[in-house]
Amino acid sequence: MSYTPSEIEAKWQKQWEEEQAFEPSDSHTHPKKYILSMFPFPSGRLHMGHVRNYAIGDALARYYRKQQFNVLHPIGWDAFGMPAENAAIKHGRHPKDWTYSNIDYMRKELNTLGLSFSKTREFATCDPLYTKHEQKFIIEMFEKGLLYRESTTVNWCESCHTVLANEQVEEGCCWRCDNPVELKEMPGYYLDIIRYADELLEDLAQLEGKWPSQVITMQRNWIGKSQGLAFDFELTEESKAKFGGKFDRYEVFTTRPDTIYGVTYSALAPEHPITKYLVEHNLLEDEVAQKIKAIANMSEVERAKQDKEGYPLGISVIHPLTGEQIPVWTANFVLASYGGGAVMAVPAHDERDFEFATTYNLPIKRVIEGGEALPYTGNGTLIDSGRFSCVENDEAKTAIINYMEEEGKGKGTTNYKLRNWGVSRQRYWGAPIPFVHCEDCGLVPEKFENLPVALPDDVEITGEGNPLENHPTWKQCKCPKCGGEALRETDTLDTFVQSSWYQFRYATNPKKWEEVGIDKADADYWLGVDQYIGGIEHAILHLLYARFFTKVLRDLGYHDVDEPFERLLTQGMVLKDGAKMSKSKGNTVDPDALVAKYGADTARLFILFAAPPQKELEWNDSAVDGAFRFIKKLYDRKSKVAGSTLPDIDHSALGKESKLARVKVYEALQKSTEVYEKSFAFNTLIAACMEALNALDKQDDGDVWTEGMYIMLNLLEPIIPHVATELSETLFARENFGGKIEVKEEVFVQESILYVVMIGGKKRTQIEVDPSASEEEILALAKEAGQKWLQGMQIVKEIVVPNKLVNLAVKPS
RNA sequence: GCCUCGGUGGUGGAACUGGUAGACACGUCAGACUCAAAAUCUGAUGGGCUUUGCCCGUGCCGGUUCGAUUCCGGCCCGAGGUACCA
Repeated sequence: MSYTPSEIEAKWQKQWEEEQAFEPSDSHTHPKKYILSMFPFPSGRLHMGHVRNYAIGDALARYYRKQQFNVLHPIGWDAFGMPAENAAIKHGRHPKDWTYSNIDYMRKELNTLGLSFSKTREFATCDPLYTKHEQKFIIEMFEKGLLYRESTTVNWCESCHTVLANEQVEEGCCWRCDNPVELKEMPGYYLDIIRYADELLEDLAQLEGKWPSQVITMQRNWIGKSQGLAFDFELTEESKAKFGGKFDRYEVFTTRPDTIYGVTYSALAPEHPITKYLVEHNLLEDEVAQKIKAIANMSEVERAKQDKEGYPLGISVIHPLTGEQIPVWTANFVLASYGGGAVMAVPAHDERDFEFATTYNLPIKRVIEGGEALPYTGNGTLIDSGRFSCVENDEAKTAIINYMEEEGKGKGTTNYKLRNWGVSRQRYWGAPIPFVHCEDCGLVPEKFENLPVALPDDVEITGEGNPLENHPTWKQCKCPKCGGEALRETDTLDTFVQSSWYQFRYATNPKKWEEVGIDKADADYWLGVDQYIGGIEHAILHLLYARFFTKVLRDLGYHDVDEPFERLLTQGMVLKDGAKMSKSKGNTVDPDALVAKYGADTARLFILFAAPPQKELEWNDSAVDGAFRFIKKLYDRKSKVAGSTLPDIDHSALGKESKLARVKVYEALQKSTEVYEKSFAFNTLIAACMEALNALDKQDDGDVWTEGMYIMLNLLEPIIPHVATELSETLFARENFGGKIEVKEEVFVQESILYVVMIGGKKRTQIEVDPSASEEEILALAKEAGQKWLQGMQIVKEIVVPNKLVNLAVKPS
């Protein structure tokens, strides 16, 4: 019978479904593996990136299940978000309806791929039951002071009509729609991720070697910890007078306290309170005030593109160490959002300060020796630095901080680039932020027993404004505290909040889902995720937020896990014609069509064979044919199998070709452990199996065939589960799936060993050597075989690499 | 600019801690089967040459070594991240 994937795949998918074959055991004592591919957004259809993601995860889940581990391999839906609302605007469909029907369709698509997901743990993050527990966490975070509401300057995307977190701004544009982001002052909810910045940074060390190094580096840079000195510049008496007592000093931060004697001016952000005061109280020339306002209206990205620009503010400060008067400027390169929006400027040793000083003819004072030209930002000895002259600048950093602290003039301080996570979105299709605004009580969390604060179904989604805000009655409510009239918060949570804790939700036994968000015993047993698989685009966003949430939930007592994802694999993109597959480019390959034509096994085999999982994968239609051919051939060779169990084979009695076939089979077996547990180079394992099958084909020993198929089907089951299970069932009653198969070392023992003979570093010939031969004997054989290249040569060195080669270094005699 | 990763045949990619570069597959070419085609099978396939064999060859230049795709130094190119963070 020839290979008919449609029949075989339907048969096994049905059987797995009936057997509930992939449900984890409730036991907490059995060794476990938690294999997780990032859950999909229910966009409507699966794409090849999904297929790749789940093929990798499924291979690992199936491998560990076969090694008798208790395996959790769940799937769910990251179901809130803008596209659902966009669909509502475009096609008039309700986001809920759009989302859940997409889920139904995509679930079917996943089923046809034969993925071994737990069915009982599936959920969508828009399920009210999920929202209920999430809202409880949010309230608990509020009570711990981790969540707060504040009005500040935010990133605003006009096209999405919502606020964006810092992490969601890419090169000044919205991560979702690519519109330029504007700055806007408005109230919002923030999670104090900076409180965890140090732990998030330090714990990266335990992920070393288990996460891709570039992801670790990206997170480290994003957190951006820097240590330095914070100190106050006191205004001169004359300057103080201008502010009517409102300001007499301001704080600056520097990572280069060693250059403090080189300060020749100070610069404030246009948004700095002092700058603002001067502008608003008409203490500057009209023209200057206008220019400052113009800068303030520019986004940070726009400013970065401009030349250095600034204006003197007509005030001065006193240098804390020299007592000199220092002029104060406002400048477009000083960021309001970092280090207090004020800097000390040292043009001699800072590129920006230098550029600015050159533009405006401000003095430049060198205080560190080294380099010829200024600015010089390297190390060296301090000069012209009072009591610190002649000190190396590295030492001077701490010495100056210590001195400033002793004198009560400043203190050592840590700053982070990381900003607190703004989690409120002015959108409908999200989890409502469970707070109420009461005139008497202020901001009040909803009572736990009233959760979830559910979304109203009857909304009008037009794309104009926030549908919850516009709803006629939804926001009218009673204050949970005083019972008076109050207004419900209409902002919803960022969707990244849902994906920050879903790994704990899967781990929680579904029987407890109603009652608890996370079950502690379940979480402590299953987490961290042993292998997490997903796209590198989440290197900062999702992976940082999920790490943060894990630590917060730990501190709220929900579990004892420090890091959610023990090991991380970032898969490469699927490309066609050198570009990322996308509808707009018209270069997509539809997974459904592929499965219909070749079957799921071929799709999975091709995807894992075409490239190592970390790399980009270039689509190739004829290589898909090749994958199909291999499966067909494998299926066809079932007729060669002579027995129904692993045979005992007398290796020495076999012919040369059969011996070689066994070597190839056992080499593949040996390789499999490393591939499934460490390198994930499925392409090399598949290649090893192809070599084994090619070698088996060159001989005709029934037992060798039996052994070969027995082993190969075991190795390939995680990759091509349907056909491997079908063949194993008919040939071996699936006995070959019973556990780890032992490597028979005697197969690798050779009667003679091939040595390459190199002369002068070049491969010349080869010799067959008895395994028991001594080094002298090997060398003698090599010299004899290489005689013609040794003519007129003198051997200067002899190297024998055991079981590999002989190298004779020569020179003309 | 800075950080990270990468650069191997016509293509995707192999090569363990330095030890026969190009496994496996795709493509191409030739052949077998066929009236023909498809499917299948067999063989060849890094480049060059004066082809029993020799020379060159893993982005470029240099170094260490008996021996370098692998280690070191300098450069070129590509991808990703980040971007006035004081």
